[in-house]
Amino acid sequence: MALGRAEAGKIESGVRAMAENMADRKKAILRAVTDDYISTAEPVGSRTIARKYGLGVSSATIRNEMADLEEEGYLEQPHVSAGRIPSDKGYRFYVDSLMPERNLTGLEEKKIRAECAKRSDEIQSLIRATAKVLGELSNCASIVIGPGVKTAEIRHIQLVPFSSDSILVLVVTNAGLVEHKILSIEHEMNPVDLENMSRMLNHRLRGRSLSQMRGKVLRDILSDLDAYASFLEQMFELLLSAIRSSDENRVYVDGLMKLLGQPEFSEIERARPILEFLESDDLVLTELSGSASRGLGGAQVTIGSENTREELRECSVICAPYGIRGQVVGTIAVVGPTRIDYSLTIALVAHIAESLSDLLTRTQSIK
Amino acid sequence: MALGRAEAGKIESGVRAMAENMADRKKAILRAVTDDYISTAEPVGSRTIARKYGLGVSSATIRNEMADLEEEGYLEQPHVSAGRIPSDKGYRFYVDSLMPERNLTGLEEKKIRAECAKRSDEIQSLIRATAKVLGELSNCASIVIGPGVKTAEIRHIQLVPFSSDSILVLVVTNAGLVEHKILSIEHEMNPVDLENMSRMLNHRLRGRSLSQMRGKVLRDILSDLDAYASFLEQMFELLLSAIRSSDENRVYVDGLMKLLGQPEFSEIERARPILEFLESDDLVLTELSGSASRGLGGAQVTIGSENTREELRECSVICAPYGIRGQVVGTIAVVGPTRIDYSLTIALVAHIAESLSDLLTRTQSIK
DNA sequence: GTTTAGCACTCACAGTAGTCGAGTGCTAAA
DNA sequence: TTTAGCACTCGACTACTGTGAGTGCTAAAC
Repeated sequence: MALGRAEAGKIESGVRAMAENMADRKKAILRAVTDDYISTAEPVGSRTIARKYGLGVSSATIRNEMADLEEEGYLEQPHVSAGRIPSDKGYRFYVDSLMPERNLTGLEEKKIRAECAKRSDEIQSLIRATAKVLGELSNCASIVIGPGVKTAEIRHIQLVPFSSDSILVLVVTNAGLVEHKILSIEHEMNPVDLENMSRMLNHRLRGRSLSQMRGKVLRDILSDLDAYASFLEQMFELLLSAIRSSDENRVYVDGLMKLLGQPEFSEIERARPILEFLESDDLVLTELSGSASRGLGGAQVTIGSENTREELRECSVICAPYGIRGQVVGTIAVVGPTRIDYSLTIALVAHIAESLSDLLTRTQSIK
Repeated sequence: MALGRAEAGKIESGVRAMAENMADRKKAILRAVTDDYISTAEPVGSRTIARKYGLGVSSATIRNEMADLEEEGYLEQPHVSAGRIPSDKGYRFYVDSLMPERNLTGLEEKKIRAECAKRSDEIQSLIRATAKVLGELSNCASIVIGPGVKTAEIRHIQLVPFSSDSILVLVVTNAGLVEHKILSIEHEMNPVDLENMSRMLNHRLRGRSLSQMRGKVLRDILSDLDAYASFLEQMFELLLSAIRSSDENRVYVDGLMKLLGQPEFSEIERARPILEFLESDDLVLTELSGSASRGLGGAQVTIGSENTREELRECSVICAPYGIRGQVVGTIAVVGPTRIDYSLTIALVAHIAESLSDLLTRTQSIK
């Protein structure tokens, strides 16, 4: 199971126990090993620890402690004459208890603001820009899942004349998402009729979600506008099918190159399954959709084997939902090697999710 | 310079001369070498040619011919004891004169139709689906540049009430592209006013391009609607700036994984510059924008060193513009190793460009 | 004048052996 | 409990060698 930093307070008692009865020196060593491995990507030996992280004990002592840590499952050895690297369990403990608090530098915050602010007027651009800046700052692959239209409330619906045998149906959701769809019609409709219908539909549908748009509500509308019944039926049909497929267009991935720059993925065969996963929008969508249920605030970390998907067993995923006025509408995530800089990335993801929420709430809210 | 197959008729006289005075057997050998290398990615030796492609002569003869071809610059040798591979010049000659005619199989055509047809109601989806199917069938990276909004004609413009201090401006272009932008306003505007303004704007702007939307036309509108002058000025300002930035969102890339699967890019360091290029939307856009000027019909091939961009010197690019009612609105392209299957890819690109044009013209045209 | 057989030569590639050094575990002394 | 010392392990690197695909050249055959 994935435990987020935000949930450190309600950490499982098992984990807490581990944290408490581990000697401070052991913790320091585990922290040192993890920090070092995160920054160098090389297995770290006892002498390195003794020299670089002045713990006041000799390498032999550290060696003994490391042997213990390995036995307890926090460290592992790629081969017998190499240094140690953290295991997934080791990373988990590091994330939950050892990791240094990290705040974004002014430069980083500035970059985020700059990139996002200038695009905040159009939601697609904003989402794209977010993915880009997240990839750049994390040095890993980044994912942003845009607001979906299915569960969102309808804020506005409008029928626009398009050509003699088609009209454009425009739906604006409360997340500021604008979806549109072109609809063929059998006989021309005059603009005034369309206008009237728009008004009517607005009246009936505002505040409802698109997926609620069936059953009684729909029948009511049909009976109200029965002159157009057959047209409306067709419209709803098409609209619903469009919505079903529009989910695939919600996923934005960036920073694939950054991922390939990580030494663990320098052989392409290691990287391939992950990239394949990231290229498949619907897999990404289903994998991350779980995180939305945790509610806003704080990033969630899934380390290596904690991932259910086979392809991600060598990766860590750090994700956080974002929302509008407290309601979750999407997720942002970073995918990197398990050696990812947790401290930085968590701060980054949490901050960007938050500022995205702010931005959306500020610019998209109905007054 | 890149010469397309469609232009085979008006091929440069220099090239034509080459084609004519090259002995048939030499051509056959060059063709065999190229075909073989395209399918195996291994340098091909004289014995292989003699055995696999029954030319009725011994390997020694072929060896002599190959030495000539190398001297003339059509073949090259990775090292002295390896077989030959085609040079860029060799590929060029192959593409212009030797390549077998290739038609898509029923299966391929079916796949294209299936993938495109089910998305044809919404232009963004259609573009995405096109990029995907192109990547899949070509086994290379694919690029689709969507219709831009800058030069397109306005078909419809509509102001939609959005919130108390903002409205939504909706612009539909003749390419079926729907752009929208949310605009803050100072004081609330009543729906009837908006409707009137929409009508007015439509009347004035329909048929013009957005980039024409300045100067006299604009002044005329302002004087007609001078009660809203300050609002309109602000609106045009924002609209134009939005348009400027929306070009970046036109580029869709897919099939990166396929590219990495090609043996020439199995070392990541070879692939990196190309992937970096493909990740940068604006570079891709400027690089491919030239091809739009060649008019519809037929794919254009740029081989290795013919590419101006350094990153693409190891690649071939096959691209074709697509359009609506004969007018170019975008480009599709495939990027692969110079060893790319020209015959297949050219057929593929040409066919998809054509069917995209058809689809757009059919579904998006004003009657 | 072509074409072909024969042969010496080249060179990438794979496999083997040897060396180096980082890092360990264990033992015994402090 | 900590530390110094030491033997040991094993991946990484280097050097060397054999193999084989493929060439170029020459001389004979057509």
